[in-house]
Amino acid sequence: MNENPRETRDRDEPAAPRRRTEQVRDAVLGAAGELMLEGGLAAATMEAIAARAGVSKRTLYKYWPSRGAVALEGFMRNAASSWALPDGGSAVEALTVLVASAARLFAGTSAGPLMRSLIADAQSQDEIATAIREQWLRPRRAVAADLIRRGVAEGEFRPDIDVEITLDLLFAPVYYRLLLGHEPMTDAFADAAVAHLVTGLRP
Amino acid sequence: MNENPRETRDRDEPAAPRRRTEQVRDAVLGAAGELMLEGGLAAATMEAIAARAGVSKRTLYKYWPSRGAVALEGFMRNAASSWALPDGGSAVEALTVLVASAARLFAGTSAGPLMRSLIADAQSQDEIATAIREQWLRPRRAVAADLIRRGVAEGEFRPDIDVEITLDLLFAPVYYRLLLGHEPMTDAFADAAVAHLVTGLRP
Amino acid sequence: MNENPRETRDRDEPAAPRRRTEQVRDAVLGAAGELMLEGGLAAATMEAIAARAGVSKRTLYKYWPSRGAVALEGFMRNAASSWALPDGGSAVEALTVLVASAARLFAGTSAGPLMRSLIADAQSQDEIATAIREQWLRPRRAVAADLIRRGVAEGEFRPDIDVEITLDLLFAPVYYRLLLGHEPMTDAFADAAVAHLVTGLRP
Amino acid sequence: MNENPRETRDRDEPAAPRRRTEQVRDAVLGAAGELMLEGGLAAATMEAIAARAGVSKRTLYKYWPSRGAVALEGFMRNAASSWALPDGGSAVEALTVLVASAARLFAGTSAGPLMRSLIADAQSQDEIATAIREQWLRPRRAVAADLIRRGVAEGEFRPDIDVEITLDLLFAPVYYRLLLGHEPMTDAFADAAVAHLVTGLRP
DNA sequence: GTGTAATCGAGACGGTACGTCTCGTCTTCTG
DNA sequence: CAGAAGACGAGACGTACCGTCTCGATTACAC
Repeated sequence: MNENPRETRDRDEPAAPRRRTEQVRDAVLGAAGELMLEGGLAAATMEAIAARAGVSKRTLYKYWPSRGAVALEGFMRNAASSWALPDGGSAVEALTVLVASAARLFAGTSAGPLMRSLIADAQSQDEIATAIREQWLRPRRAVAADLIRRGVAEGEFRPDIDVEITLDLLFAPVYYRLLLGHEPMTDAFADAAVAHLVTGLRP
Repeated sequence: MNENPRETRDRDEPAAPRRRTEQVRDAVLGAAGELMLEGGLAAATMEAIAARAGVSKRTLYKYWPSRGAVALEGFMRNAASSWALPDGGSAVEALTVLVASAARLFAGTSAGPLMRSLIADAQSQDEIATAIREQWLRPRRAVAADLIRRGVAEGEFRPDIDVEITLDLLFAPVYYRLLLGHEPMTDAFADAAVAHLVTGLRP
Repeated sequence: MNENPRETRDRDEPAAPRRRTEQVRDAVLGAAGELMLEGGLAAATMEAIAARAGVSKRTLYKYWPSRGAVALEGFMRNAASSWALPDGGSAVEALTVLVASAARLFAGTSAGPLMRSLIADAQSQDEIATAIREQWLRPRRAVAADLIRRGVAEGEFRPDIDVEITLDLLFAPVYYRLLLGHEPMTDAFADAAVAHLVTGLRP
Repeated sequence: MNENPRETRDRDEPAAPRRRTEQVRDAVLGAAGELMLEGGLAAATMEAIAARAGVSKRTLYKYWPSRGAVALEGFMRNAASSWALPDGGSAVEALTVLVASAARLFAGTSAGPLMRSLIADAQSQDEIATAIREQWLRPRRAVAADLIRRGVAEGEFRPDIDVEITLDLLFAPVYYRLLLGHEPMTDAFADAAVAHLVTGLRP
């Protein structure tokens, strides 16, 4: 009973609601990113986003409960492509790539401002904080934790290291520079940070 | 010159200008801290601070240009007592104390929320960002940098380490946990983090 | 079964539009009346009418351009039955019946609220104002004017009266009480008002 | 002149708060009147009034809970001067002046639109309806009722007339024409209406 | 019956205005 | 005259309803 010309998706398409919805989401997320780049994070008010995206505020609030939620989805969309971790190579190499790709992501056009906005809002809105932890931090930390454990198992790392603390040591510098801005965010910085950490400070 | 620059009026000033200034500052900073502890950072509006402190908004804006400035001074006052770094001992010990005292400060009653508010506001207000860097980060990083350089000179650390990056690696984990909140902020965490960093991950 | 006078299209009409039309109109007008009785005039939004009537807003706007238009038709439907003016009797009697029937109509369940909504909307929408005047006021005033002129011709009324002003004097009290609500709308009021007017105030 | 320039009211002025308050009220009421004259009643939104008056919406809502409240006060201010009823003369003359002055008021620049807006809003907001009745209708009806009773006592009117109904008959035509707009509002109309009513229709 | 063409429900959408909130400036009055 | 009180302009917030629109499901008639 699929002779119906209006509906052709046969086997793998989920449901394809995407009427105008997807266009709206794109316009909103694009507008939010632009505004943050242009006028700082403070310029990305819900009102300005709606105006820039040519979208009504009502529609905005239908999909996202707050500015932070817009930033979260915008960031996620930007970040989606940054999941290239090399399957081959040593644990150290893989971790270096992981941290460097985060640094590169934040240094890129919109993801940096979006994440800064996100973490700023997370300080006063618990839902945002939880969302960042659950949707962004946890999966990446899980991947890195596996790499660390693999490194331990293969003798690449010392067996007595604390995985959680090592994760913090790995990723923290990137967020530290992102949020405090005392030094620029570069790939070289990420590489050197991981190298220092792996080697330690002792002679 | 006057040994006490704050108070010069000797005989004829009608009603003591310096009068309540200090009380006002105390009341405001206390109120700001309380509000942040009670209702989250979002509760500490300038209006609420003024009301709680029994101070007019006019007076508030006379001394502090923004909410971030109040938080900055409040934080500085809380942090003033946390400058106990032991002159004796090895560089590693001193750095451990330094990082652990930062962790303890943030875990204490108001300094944590104040710093979180501060960094959140710094994302959209450059003056706040600059103030944090100049008044808070720089002096502490300078002290730590001296310790690191001393450790290198005395052979405690490898001679080829990058001081700036090492500073980031040292302090970043504390801010990372403060702002992301994925794990609690404890002294043990600070100690372990420095220990891991110093020793490195390799066997 | 095509004796139905509402549907005569013989050869070229495309596809029988009349289908549910009449049911829709009934449902909408009924819903509008109910909503006005229940939640005051403010409750009868186009959205609420559509929801209550189980009709889409699209359909609503197909038949009526505005809330006022719905109210107008609803009122007209309610008012259709109130055109019983006695052919026999004196002019005074006939006018009394005419005014009293208006009062009774407005005192009935939905016609009062509908007319109040209508006149309220007429203050800011000219089409509504015009529609009330043309479709409601004018025919009734024409009938009453005939009665007045007949009364003059037959010596029942003074020959020097101004017909337009007399019409205003006759009908105004009913609308005045309907809209200002300072006193209840009763048949006795209508009767007494006409009686006072006819007799005058002088002894 | 006065040793205290800030305070001159000596014995009978109530309290004179009038800081900037009075300027704000004037600006708002003026803007509301203008907007109603220019763009019809629908143009006088709270937002437009605030913008036109150079007043923030916050201030607007501090003094008036709704658009109707603004209209009420604007109307009252316009109407304040229209209370010239001649103490001398017959009851008929006084009533004629009273009704004619109402007609003249409504025909003047802003009072007409303001009252139309007011009565329109009264249809869906009870507070407005009550306010009109208490603050506008009742006092004027009371004055007119006294005149009617005086006329009865002095033999100018028939002793068996119903005062309430007579009040309705007197004032209703003015509101009827104001709200339905089927004929213009003129002094001559008001005079003729009272004359017809007093004399009656019978020969 | 089956196809064709319309109507209809549902509701997404861009807008406008609502009424509330905080900010940062400014004015008034009191101690 | 410093400071508490708070009025004020500005403008973002989140919500409601408007009137337009697109989508599928339903339905009536033609074939």
